[in-house]
Amino acid sequence: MSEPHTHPAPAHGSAAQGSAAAHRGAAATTGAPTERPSAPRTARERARAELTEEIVGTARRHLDVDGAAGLSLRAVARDLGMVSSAIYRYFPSRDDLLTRLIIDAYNALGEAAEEAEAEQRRTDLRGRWLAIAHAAREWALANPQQWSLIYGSPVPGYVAPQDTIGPASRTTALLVGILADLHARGDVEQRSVPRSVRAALAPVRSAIPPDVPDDLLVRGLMAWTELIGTISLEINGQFHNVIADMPEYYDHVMDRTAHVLELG
Amino acid sequence: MSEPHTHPAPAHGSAAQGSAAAHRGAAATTGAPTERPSAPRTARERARAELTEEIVGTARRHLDVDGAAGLSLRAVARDLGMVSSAIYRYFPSRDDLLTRLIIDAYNALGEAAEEAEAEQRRTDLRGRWLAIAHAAREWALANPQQWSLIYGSPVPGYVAPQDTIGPASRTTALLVGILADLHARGDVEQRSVPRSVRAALAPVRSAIPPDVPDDLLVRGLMAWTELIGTISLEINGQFHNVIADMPEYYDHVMDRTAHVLELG
DNA sequence: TCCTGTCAAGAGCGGTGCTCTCATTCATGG
DNA sequence: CCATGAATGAGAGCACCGCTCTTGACAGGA
Repeated sequence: MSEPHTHPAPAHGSAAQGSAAAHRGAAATTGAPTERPSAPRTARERARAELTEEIVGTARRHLDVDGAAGLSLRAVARDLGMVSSAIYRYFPSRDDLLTRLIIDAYNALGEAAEEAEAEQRRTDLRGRWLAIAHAAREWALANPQQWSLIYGSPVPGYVAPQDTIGPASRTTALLVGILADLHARGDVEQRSVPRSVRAALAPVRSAIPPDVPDDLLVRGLMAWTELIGTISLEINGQFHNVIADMPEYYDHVMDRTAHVLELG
Repeated sequence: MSEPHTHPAPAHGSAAQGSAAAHRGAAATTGAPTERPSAPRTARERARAELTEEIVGTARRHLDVDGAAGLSLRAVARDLGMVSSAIYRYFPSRDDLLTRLIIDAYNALGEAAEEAEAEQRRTDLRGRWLAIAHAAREWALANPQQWSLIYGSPVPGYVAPQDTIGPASRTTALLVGILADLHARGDVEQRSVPRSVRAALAPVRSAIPPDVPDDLLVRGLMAWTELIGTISLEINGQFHNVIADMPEYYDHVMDRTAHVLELG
């Protein structure tokens, strides 16, 4: 028997299905209305949408506990009272489920950063940067496995599809906004950048306001790297026996980074 | 004959065993003399030491191809012409084999950095820093999976034993040396550091020369984070469609970092 | 020569992702 | 209103995985 965890009682597939359906229905009443552009019309389509969300939710719960490598379709199916092969009706493969989780993680981080940044005065560039930095670290500490999913070593054998690049750039777009405002303010000291480096920046150039100077762009990339690196090293435990009070250290580092960016 | 492989099994088994034994012997002749404190006396002990090294070598080859999560004891055993359970005579578990690979990776990176740094004039602090930075990136690009093993997201369920902290600090010790020399030179501008941050640095304080000032220590940590972060983001593919010429960008960033460290 | 400890092999357990078949359920078109 | 075809879940099965336990062959020391 390949599914040893299903009902030992005879001929109760329908009963198990019933209880699973009931649970599904209960979750549906509390579930948020899905903001799909076209609302599902038939009951079948509604059930499908709900079950899909439930699979994702259960998978995310497993991810948070066991990490990406420990995410098991069978375990998710077991939690939902169904059989592993049924999951494949909703996600063609484990990787597709993972893709969905990655997109959700990017969006959750992006949303947290956006909300924190929106609370700052537009003219307070330093405040906006520190708000993003704070929000990122707090989200990462609250969801370390999801952080590792998007900024940690990639899952072996998994290749990120194009769908992820949109949500992925949501957070960095905030930083680009700060850089643009900073440049618009006009009082930024500029160092020249070698032509070879300028050429190396060509891809990112095409994605940001063209008047942001090279030197500022490099400093922004370095600041972003420092942010990602500090959070990742903390989450990976590399600061054990190095830094006692990470919040203090992180605040200080991000403050210095703001200074390097000449955010005031 | 010292080979315990005279198995009266079907032809394919003994054939595979024979080739494996031959390969083992060849590896022994080219293998470096193990710097074990007590050389293996009996043939049995010698065979055990050689087979252990061969397991590690095969495992590292698999690691380089498939990543840590894809490292399979069964596949390693298959390559060596033995059965999976036999591996457990040499490593109590997969995690212990992984620990060995982690230690080796730290040592390999440390050695590469040490050699590169040793080639620089002692007074050329900037050159020493850039040499380390270069060696680290080159080693990482040549051994991306091993880099991810030590600086990427930790393998889930795996807890690093104490044996790893020694080799892990090998590379950072070089950086600490530069900071100490820089401070000894005396012409470093110092910003004050808040007392709370000073307290946060207590653990690392106890591991470095006591006269290195707090501000310099923070800058060193930030520089190290920038290095790890830049390399990791590159290896994880996060600079795709962002930076076209990574060597140019990396050189520039490390140069700016050297400037922040006031290495000249 | 016998004894003892080491070794590889093999079977087996519980787990994984994934595929295929089959029966059922359900929306819909005639 | 009912038949048809698509959607769906269950179940069996394949080839893997880490790990455990037992068994028989072997080497080295007494």
